[in-house]
Amino acid sequence: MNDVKQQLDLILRGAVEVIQQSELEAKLARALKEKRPLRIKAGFDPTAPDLHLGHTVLIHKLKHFQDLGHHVIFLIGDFTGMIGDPTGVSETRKALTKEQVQENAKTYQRQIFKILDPAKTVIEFNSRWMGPMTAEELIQLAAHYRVARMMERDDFRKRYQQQKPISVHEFLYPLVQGYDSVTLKADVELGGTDQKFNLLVGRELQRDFGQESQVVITMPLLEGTDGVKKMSKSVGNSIALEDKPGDMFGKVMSVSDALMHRYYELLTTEDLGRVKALHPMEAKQSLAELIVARYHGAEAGRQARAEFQQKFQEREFPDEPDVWLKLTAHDLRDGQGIGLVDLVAKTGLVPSKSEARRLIIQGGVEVDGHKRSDANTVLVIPVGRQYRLKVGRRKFAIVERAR
RNA sequence: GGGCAGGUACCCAAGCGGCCAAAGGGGGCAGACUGUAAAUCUGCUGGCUUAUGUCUUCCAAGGUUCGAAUCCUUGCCUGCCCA
Repeated sequence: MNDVKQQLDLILRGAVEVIQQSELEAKLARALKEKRPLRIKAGFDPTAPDLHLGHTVLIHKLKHFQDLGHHVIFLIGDFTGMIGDPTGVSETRKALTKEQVQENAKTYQRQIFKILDPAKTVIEFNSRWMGPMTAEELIQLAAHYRVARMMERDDFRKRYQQQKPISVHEFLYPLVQGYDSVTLKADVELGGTDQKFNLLVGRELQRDFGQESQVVITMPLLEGTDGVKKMSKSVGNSIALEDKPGDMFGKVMSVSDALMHRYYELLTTEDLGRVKALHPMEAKQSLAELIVARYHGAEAGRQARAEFQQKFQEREFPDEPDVWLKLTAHDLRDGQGIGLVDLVAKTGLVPSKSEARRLIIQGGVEVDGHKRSDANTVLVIPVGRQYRLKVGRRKFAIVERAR
C-alpha cells in the first residue's frame, strides 16, 4: 500500500467533492498503520443490468481504491430498487423476484469485471439485511431522520415547491441507503454528484448509530450522447458496455466536440493537451476505438473503425447490413413488384408505413445508391436480384427474393 | 372529512360544443451544409390501401346533443387550502 499522499493523488483524480478530506486522510493513515484496508461502498440498481459509460466513471474510481489495496463493496440495491428510483417522479417499481435479481447480478459481474478485479470485489445485496427487518425496526430506523432534513434534498424541495407529488416511501430511499452504510460499516461511499444528499444521510445515520462517519466522494455525472442530460438508458442517450462494437463506435462519433473532450477527460487517461492538438475527427475516432477496444478487445476496435470509415466516410455499403430481407411471392404485388413504402416498412427499420413514406418523400431513402424520393415507386424484384437499401442516415438493408 | 384547481399526443402546454388528429415549445427523424460533430436553415412528426378518404385518440365508464377534448354524472389520480 502506498503512502497517504500517493493514494490521495489517485483517489482525488476526477472527483468532484470529498467530504471531508481530512477525515479521508486520517482513515488512510490509520489503514496504513493498522494494515486494515478501508471499506469502500458504492451502490447500484438491481433493475438495469445494462451498464453504460456513465456508470464506468464510478467503477473506475472503485478500481482505483482496489488497486490501492482497499476492500471494494459493490452493493446491489435490490431492496431499495423495490422502493423505487429517487429521481423518478412516476415510476413505481414492481418488485423483482429473487431469481431476476440474481440474474441481474450475474450480468453486473460480467460487465463490471471488465474493470474490477473479481477476486477482490465483494458483491452485496441490501435485501440481506433489509428483507428480514421487521416493521417495528423500520419505524425505529425512520425515527433517526427528520422531515425538514429530507426536504433539503434538491429534488424533493423542487417538487414540493412546484406542487408535484412526493410519495412518503420516497423518503425511505435515502434512509435505507444510509442504513446500508451503517450495516456495512462503510469507510467511504462513492456516488455521482446527484447522490450527494443520499450519501450524506449515510454519514449522519452512522453517527447516530455510534459509528465513525463515512467519507463521501462524489464523481461527476457523465453527459449522454445528447450532451445535455446525464447519461441514462431511459433517456436513450447512453452508450452501453455491451453495445455492439459498431454501434458503440457510431454513438461515440455522433457526440459533439465539446462532449468528446469531456469523455476523454472522464473515461480515459489520455493527455488532454495532446488530444486538443489533433483534428477533432481524428481525435473522435481514436476515442471511439479506444472505448470499443476496452470492452470488446483491440481487434474489435480496429474493425469498428474500419467499418465506420467505409460506411460513412466513403459512403459505401457496409459488409453487414442491419437487415437482410428475403421476400416471398406473397409479399409482392402480382408476384412481381413491391411498393417502396411497403418495402421500407417491411425492413422494420422504420416504425410504420407513414414513417416510411415520410422518409422517402424527404429524400431519406436510397436504392442501390440512388435517392428515390417518389413514394409511389414500385420495385420489381425478380429472383436472384438484390437491392441495397439505405434507410435514413445510418441504416442499411439488403433485399432479395427468397427462393 | 370539507372547499378549490387540475388530468390533452414522447415531454411541457394551448384548446373549453362543430373550422380538432387537436395551437405553440421541447425532443425525435429527414434534407441542405459538414467531420455521421456542433451551429444554422427547411420539412415531417397517431395508424391505414395517400385519400383534399378512413379508423383509433384528449384519465375511465356512462349520459346530454345532429355533433363532445370541450357540457352533465360517477369513479380513479394529482396538487393547494381548511379541519
